[in-house]
Amino acid sequence: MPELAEAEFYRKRWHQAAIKRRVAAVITHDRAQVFRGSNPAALRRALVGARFFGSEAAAKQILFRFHGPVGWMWLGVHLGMSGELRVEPAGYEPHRHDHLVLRLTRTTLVLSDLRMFGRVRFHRGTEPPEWWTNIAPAIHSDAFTVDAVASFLHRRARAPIKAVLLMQNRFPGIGNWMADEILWRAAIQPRRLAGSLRPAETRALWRECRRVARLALATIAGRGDYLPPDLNLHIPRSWLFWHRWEAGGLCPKTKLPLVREAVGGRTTCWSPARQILS
DNA sequence: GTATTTGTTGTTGC
DNA sequence: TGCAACAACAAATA
Repeated sequence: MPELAEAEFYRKRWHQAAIKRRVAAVITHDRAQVFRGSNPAALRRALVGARFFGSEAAAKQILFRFHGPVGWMWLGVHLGMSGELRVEPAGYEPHRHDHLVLRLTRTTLVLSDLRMFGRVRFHRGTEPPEWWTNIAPAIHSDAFTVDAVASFLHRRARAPIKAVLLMQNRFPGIGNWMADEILWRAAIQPRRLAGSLRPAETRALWRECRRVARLALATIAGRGDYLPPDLNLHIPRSWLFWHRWEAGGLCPKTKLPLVREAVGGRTTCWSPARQILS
């Protein structure tokens, strides 16, 4: 599930349940692939007795900050294709796909991931780790300029624009559905080669990246302290989002049929009446 | 049994 | 060398 706004949704869900709370116990599914490259036993030892001191989301990743008997530590979560963060009652019994469970006094934080393309990272120290600080500048930041997009498209000139939008080192947090949403709004055909976009199209792409990122954050992750009860609950029907998987789905703008084909190795949905290959 | 899935990485080949 | 394409990872569902 998790792209940009979903990562923020899940971050906020754990944050609101756990801020300033102490971790009483940690359960890990040690052989789960989500721990590849990290040491779940060391993570358990360090987190027990630690207090939840804050969190951030960037791109598709989430960083939780703790302080405990061993000092400051950072828990990084990438939710992959099917990961989610839940809040369950105290005494919750972990299920098969619950790979990391933090027991607080009144609640239980659960990371579950069916397909295990997600990843849990752990770092001890006063400064955030490089796997966090190396994430590309956010789409809504000042560093995400139209010139930066244009030069990236120039370097990836022979790849379909759809595939380029999925590259995290320039478009952090954009995933399959956001990429389709952006191209549909910008009226650009997903198979167009990145190097073939005219300046006005590059500008439209840049603008819709920022707009979709901002709107997705507002509707999926809420504003201020507000956390929507369900993921995607507030996404308007006028978005491509709701129609892209429907059999016989129609373009919300033209009311003409949508098309689904693999582009850049991913299933891609677009509106041929609106997104013309030229 | 086959094909599908909102992601990333390593390998291959141009 | 740089870049593009693709398989692989894993598990459930249609």
